[in-house]
Amino acid sequence: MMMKMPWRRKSRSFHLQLQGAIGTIQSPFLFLFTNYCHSSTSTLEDARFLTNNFKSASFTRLHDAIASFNHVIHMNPLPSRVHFNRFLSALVKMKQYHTVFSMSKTIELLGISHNVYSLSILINCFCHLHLVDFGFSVFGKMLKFGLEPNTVTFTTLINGLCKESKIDKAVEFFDDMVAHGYQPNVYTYSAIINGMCKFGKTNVAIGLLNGMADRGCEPNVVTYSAIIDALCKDELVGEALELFSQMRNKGVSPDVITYNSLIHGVCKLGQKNQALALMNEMVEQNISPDVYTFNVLIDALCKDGMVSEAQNTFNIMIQRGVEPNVVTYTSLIDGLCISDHFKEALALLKEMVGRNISPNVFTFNILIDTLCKKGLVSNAQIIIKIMVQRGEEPNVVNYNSLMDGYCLCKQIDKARKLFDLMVTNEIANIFSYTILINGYCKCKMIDDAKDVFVEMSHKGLVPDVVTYSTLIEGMFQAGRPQTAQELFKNMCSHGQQPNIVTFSIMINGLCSQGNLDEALTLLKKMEESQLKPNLVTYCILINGMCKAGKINDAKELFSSLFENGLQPNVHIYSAIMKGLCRQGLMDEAYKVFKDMEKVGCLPNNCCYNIIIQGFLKHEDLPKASELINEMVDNGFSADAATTELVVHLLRNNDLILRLLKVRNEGSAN
DNA sequence: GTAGGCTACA
Repeated sequence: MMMKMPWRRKSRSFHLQLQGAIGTIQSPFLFLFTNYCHSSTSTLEDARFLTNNFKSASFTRLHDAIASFNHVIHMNPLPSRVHFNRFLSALVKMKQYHTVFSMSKTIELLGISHNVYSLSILINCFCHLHLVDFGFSVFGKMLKFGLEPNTVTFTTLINGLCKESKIDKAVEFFDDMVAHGYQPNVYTYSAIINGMCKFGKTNVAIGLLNGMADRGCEPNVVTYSAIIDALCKDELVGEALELFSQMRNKGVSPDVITYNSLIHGVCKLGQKNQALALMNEMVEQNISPDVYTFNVLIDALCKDGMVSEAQNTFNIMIQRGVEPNVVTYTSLIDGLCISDHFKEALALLKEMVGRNISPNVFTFNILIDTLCKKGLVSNAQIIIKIMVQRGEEPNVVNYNSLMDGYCLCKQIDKARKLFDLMVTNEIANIFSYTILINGYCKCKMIDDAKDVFVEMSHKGLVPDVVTYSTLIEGMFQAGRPQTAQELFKNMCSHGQQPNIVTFSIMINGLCSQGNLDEALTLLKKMEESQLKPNLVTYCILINGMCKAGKINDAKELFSSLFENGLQPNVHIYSAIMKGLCRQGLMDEAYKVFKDMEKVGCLPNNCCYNIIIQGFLKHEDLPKASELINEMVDNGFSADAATTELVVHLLRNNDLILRLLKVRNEGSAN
């Protein structure tokens, strides 16, 4: 039987099936079809460029490498194994693993036999491609040939196991290696420590780090940085900084990667000033920020809606001679989309394509997602088509975003069709299922939602807290509070910890059922599980209490917000004002309305309408018309309910008409 | 010949 090339991608007919559903391509994405590459490369190289998507920077180098290889293999005598190994390891550094395989075969056919080094290189290539099992078969071959593996061989395989999250096997292999008398070096320790960190066992990793010196191996900057990065990712920045200073006290100097992890960590906690301080510190120590440093900072600024600051950082980066890459552009495009500057985002996309930086699945996904959220799902389809055309294979995230887009514009049949295709092609993941469940819930097709939920477990996919929350919310909205509560219990008994969103959905559902008591019990449960209610939870509760006529409880909860260090938003203010208006407590409602402005939370359209409706309902027409004028002056307008009230009052009482007339004449003067 | 860092979907 012929062995299948393990690294060859499975061919898929998915795009062909999908293309039928997608219409013709139109502007404004036409520029994405233009190839800005002004090269005179041959068609073969062009084809490579498109299919393998090589980075242009490494492309020329790879081209040189291939040319020189083709030259050397015709030399007489042939270069030695040592030379070929050096050449292959250069290719590994360029991440050209497949090329290494084919060239290695050629070298073999030329009659040059393998040694430990060449086989270790092959093992490393398999490991980088997440094919550690093939790495082990090469390892077996090595033993069969009577070649003795060394620490590097073991380290490579340990790293390969870690990359595939087989951390237990990695530890086992590590112990085996030690038992056979091989001394692990700092690379071996760093690999296994990093593996543990990635597996969430940072504490075990720290234990290993602390034991290293006694085992005769001093940790270096890579060992420390792996743990510092893990701590930062777990938002334990304080501990990370502590380890950072411990490392420096031991005379190990940080490098750009150490700083990047820390900067990323503090950015995630929203401490951009500390990020800038760290950046200054690194520059003082002659460690230049690189493209990763800037990318982290730019992304943090974008995510915080500070897109113009991000653009400034982008300019500084270019001034410092750091070349932006696809991640830089993608983050900025994301920032512009988040800040609702889609046109600018497209202009930047054009700029990056012009600079010969190819958008990737991330970049395209931001466009797909933004277009879908804007209700422009047909444009999102076009993006998918462009991706296929450009040789960039759309992935599950892209299809999930598109599916969500179909759901958002209520094209549930199209969403289902796409979903079924994804299931057939075995790429559907939990997100796909959750998105479809959400779609069915929003289309009030709750039974279909439930079916998809059941289908999931048949496929061996475990619904997560978001899947449960989505279906629970759907059940409440479909008027099935009983099922919703059963699902909640089910979820807890299946070991899924409800999060703030889940609790909020439950509390909201119970409140709308008029079941305030049970909602409050759940609030207690939530607080017991160390979850602090957020503004959304408070808003739901205040609404619930007001609806239940418990205005005093609502007022009490409203004041407790401040005690918990939370600043109410417009939604909270609207909720409490609505409650006060409902009780006819217009003075208090008006006081809240005025307080909002004082604390810098400007009333929006909704707030004006609530307070105006309150005054109208309680027939304080002078106050109502005063506020109507103020609202209009601030650029807001009456909503349907307010208009209806005014019209209703107009019919029954022409007093308001006269009043409004007087005001209009007054303002005309 | 071996180890560490950046971007997207509910």
